[in-house]
Amino acid sequence: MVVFNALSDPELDQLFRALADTTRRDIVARVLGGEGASVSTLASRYDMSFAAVQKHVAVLEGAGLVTKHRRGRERIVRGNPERIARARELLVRLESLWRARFQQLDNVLADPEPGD
Amino acid sequence: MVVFNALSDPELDQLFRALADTTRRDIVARVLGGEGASVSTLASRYDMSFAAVQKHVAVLEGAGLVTKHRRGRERIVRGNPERIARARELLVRLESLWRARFQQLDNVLADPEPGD
DNA sequence: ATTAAATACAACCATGTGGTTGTATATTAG
DNA sequence: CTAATATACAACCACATGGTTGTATTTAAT
Repeated sequence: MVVFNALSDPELDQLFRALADTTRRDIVARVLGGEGASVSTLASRYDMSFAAVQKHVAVLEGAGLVTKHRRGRERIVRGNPERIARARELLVRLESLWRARFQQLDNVLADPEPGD
Repeated sequence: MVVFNALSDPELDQLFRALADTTRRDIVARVLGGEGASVSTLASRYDMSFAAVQKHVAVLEGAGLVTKHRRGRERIVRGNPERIARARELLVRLESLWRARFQQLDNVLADPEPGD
């Protein structure tokens, strides 16, 4: 029995993989929180080469988490919150599986478990 | 009492990386949805070796998404929904960054953007 | 027209990842 | 006891990832 169609979606692999890096999560937070930023502006804030940051942005772009827009010789990176919402939706569904399971056992998490 | 402490960056890296694989997300869904499953029971459902599934479970365990409990010669894998909740929390926060940003600029999305 | 800035892209390297097979250990069954 | 089962773990392989440097291209500034 297939529990979730969405679990086999390779886009989800890409999405979670893109989020599995501190630098990339930080980039996402920056471009969502601000007015967007050029790649070089982003690169100046991290202790790595421009090309490395460029690659991180490319990974985020491939996962659909950010978009790039030309502005003169710069590329402005902006967040795409819809993808974040999609990842959140999946986790909410996973959580609701748990809630359905443990609704009757609300002391499970509070119980200190004797080690085996 | 469950403490709602934030996960460190390396822990978050591990968490998202663990979720960035279809087989592992499926394992999480199975052990959250049911009463837990032995590693060999899980392995029988995937088209890969026992050792491969064993490794996937180890990755999930390292990320704190599942726990293993001995039962005779079996190891029962159970979900740890707390970690899923923490990942969701992060995504909710990322989303709320976006909402705060575009609340005052609700015409931004309406702007026709020349594609590059 | 030159030069500088921002980016793109390729080559390369070290390490990690996802899979395999093989072997060893622990536990249950007979 | 022996045999079968479930797991653990190591070695190995192909490929991806995250970083580097170097070079080319596009755009802006002078």
